[in-house]
Amino acid sequence: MQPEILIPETIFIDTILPLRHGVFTYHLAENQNLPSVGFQIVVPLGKNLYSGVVIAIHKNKPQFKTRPVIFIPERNPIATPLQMKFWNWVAGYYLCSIGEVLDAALPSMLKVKSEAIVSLSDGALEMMDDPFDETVYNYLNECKLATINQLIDLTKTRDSLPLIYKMIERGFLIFANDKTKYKPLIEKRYRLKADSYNEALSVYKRSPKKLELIEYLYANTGRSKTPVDIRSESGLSMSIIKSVLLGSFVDEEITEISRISGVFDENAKPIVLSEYQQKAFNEIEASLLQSKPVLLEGVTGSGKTEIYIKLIEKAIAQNKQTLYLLPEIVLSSQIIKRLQHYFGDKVCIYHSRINQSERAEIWYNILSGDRFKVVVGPRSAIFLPYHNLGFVIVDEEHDPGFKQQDPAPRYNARDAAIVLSQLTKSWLLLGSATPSFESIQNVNSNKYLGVKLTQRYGNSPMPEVEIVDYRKWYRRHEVVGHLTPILKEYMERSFQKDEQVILLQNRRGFAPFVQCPSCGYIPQCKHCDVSLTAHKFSNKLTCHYCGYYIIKPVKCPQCNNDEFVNQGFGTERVEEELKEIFPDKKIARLDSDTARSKQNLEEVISRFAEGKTDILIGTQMVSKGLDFGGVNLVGVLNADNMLSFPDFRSHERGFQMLMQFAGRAGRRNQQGKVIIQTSQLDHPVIQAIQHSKQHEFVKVELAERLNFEYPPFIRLIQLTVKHFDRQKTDKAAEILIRLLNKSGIQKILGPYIPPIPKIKRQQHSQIMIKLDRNVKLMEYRDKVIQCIETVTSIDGFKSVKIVADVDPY
DNA sequence: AGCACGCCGACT
DNA sequence: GTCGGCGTGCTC
Repeated sequence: MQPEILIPETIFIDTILPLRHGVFTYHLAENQNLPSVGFQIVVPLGKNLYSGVVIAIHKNKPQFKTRPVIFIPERNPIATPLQMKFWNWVAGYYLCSIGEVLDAALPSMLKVKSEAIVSLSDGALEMMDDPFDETVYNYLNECKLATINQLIDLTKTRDSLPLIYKMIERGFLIFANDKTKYKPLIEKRYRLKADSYNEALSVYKRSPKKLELIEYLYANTGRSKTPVDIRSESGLSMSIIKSVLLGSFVDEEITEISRISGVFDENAKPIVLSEYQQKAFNEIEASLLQSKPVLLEGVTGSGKTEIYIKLIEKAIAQNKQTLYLLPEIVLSSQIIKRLQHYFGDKVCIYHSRINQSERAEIWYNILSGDRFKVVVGPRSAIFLPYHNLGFVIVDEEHDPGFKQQDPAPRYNARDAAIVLSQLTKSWLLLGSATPSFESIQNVNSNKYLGVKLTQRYGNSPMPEVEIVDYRKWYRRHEVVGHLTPILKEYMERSFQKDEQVILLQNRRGFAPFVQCPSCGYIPQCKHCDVSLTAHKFSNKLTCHYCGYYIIKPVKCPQCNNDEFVNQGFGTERVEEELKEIFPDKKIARLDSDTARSKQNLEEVISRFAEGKTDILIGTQMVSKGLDFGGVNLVGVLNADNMLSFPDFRSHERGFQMLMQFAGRAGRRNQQGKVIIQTSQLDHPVIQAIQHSKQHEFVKVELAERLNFEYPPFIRLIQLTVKHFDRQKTDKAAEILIRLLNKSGIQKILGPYIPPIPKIKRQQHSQIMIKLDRNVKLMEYRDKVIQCIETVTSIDGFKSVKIVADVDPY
């Protein structure tokens, strides 16, 4: 059976599969239509079927034996040739496979192998020869269509998938022409049939509830209603409603509706830019028209959003799509609402928490439809199938949330978006109140135009920052529940004016660690080199790295002493202390524990926005995007842990965090107040903020980066070596360094043991490669990959994992 | 990702 | 002596 020899010109299809290996080659059977690049096709791999995306079509027979493409769905293409280019770039730059990029890009609904739908072939009855066949036959004879997954569920045999695959090969089953699982959402509306009012009344005369419903429908003659409308407007129960709607007195209307609803506000006031906004707008537009990217530096409240909206209007006028990237979508609801008000259902929000059907709908709409002009989303939105992209906005471009840390691709969406804008010749606009040093450097070197919005809305003054010496008050024993008297007094004053307060403590949980006062024992994670964080409400000690937890022990396991002392403090503890200090105030907490569910998060935010909460305490989440009118005072309980990140970006990060948080204070023409409690009064970040010398600060920091050869002046590749055995890890790292040196890579730091040497039972060692900005990354990329492969192919080192992270953040 | 092949510990 | 643990390598 070697069909590829018999057919003179076999066509081969290179297909991306969502796997580490990436691209696999198949051949096209004679009777199959030729797919194009970007088509989704179903192919066999081992004993499984996968759906992959066609990346190349050619006639070069590979050395290995190819298997045939199984099925080409009708709804195609699924991706654009441009995306293939872009994904290739992401895989190449971030040292991962294109399969991993595909995995990050496609909504899972569009990549499941089981989505393919099969039915019986005409000759199936004659081919049936075992009980398995019979089960499938009987089922499909009844239902006609089934997904492969349904058949697997039905048969429940260990090897059902290969058996089903064989059935397809044998021609017992055929692929039904594509109906993917994704279906448009249907809405059913009802109205009373003309002239049936009196008849209905007499039929239901013994049923007062049903009569009530008929009256309601009669009162709404001419208006069709959904069952949910009816329930909420009439107050009747769903069972009554259902029984009447199923009866013969109503007409049913079925309409296809979108799962994505925009809230277009017809009364939205047209945007009128202030004089300084207009000036900025003109500069930006002029620059973009010359294809020069722009960095818009605007303090919180300076009106960046209006300028974005005006520019988006320009893009729409040219019939172009806009990509609006945000670091964290759930915390940006205000911006999204405003965009929806102006652009209505032309806006599409690509959430991390929206369901798969919506994702599929959005995907296809962006690919082929012209419905969405503005796509708002977090980092994954860069992978959507734009066909007419003309404008890319990266808002809060400094935010570390744009960098994906864990599964590959370890990409920075800001940087990838820059490349995307180049590939599509789109306008590029980066915005931030505290731009990254990378972007500042791009302005300094004239690659970008820098535009500044220095004034706040309606000329409201910048908030006043007060640095409070935490240690001084602590020594005087005047700190109450981590509030210095100064912060406490300002809070009381705010409450007197009926204002709300936001507090920041960048640690979640109750206490970062607990300790036995008698022997000094600190409970540690079993799998990681970190102490366990106490969580009060669950009475657990939890590891924030691997999720391991223990119930808080009653007695010290070392010395049997029967108490543990909480050391340090997190948001939970602050919340509890605040309840004691301000017993009559409503306090809410916002951190990744309380934000776990979307409802909860939205509730916390909306309650605070409505003024139902007096104090909001949270981690850095509270400094992102939230825009509350009633806040004039914000306080940082302990800035110290924001000043000591263990890397070269620590000052930049601390500065950005504190500045972003300070921006939450004082809107609506009032001067806000920012209190920062710290014990590091002389810290350069604190100094810069206290004396509002941010430009000085940036200058000094950039000079240091240049001097010590760090980004943005050079490029970093971080290699992390992981193994269960410390000695193996260290040895592997050592070998790796030697190999890297030998292959001509000059500047290598390490190997060093990171601050947390062991995570999830893996011992870590790190190596940092410094590359000059002007070198071709692709040359070095191959060298680095080769060195990694060499190390992991040595006997005894095969279980060593080496992770490469380009431009670590 | 899934699966097979293969080499070391606890067991009918 | 076998069963099964998961470490390793392969699938076009």
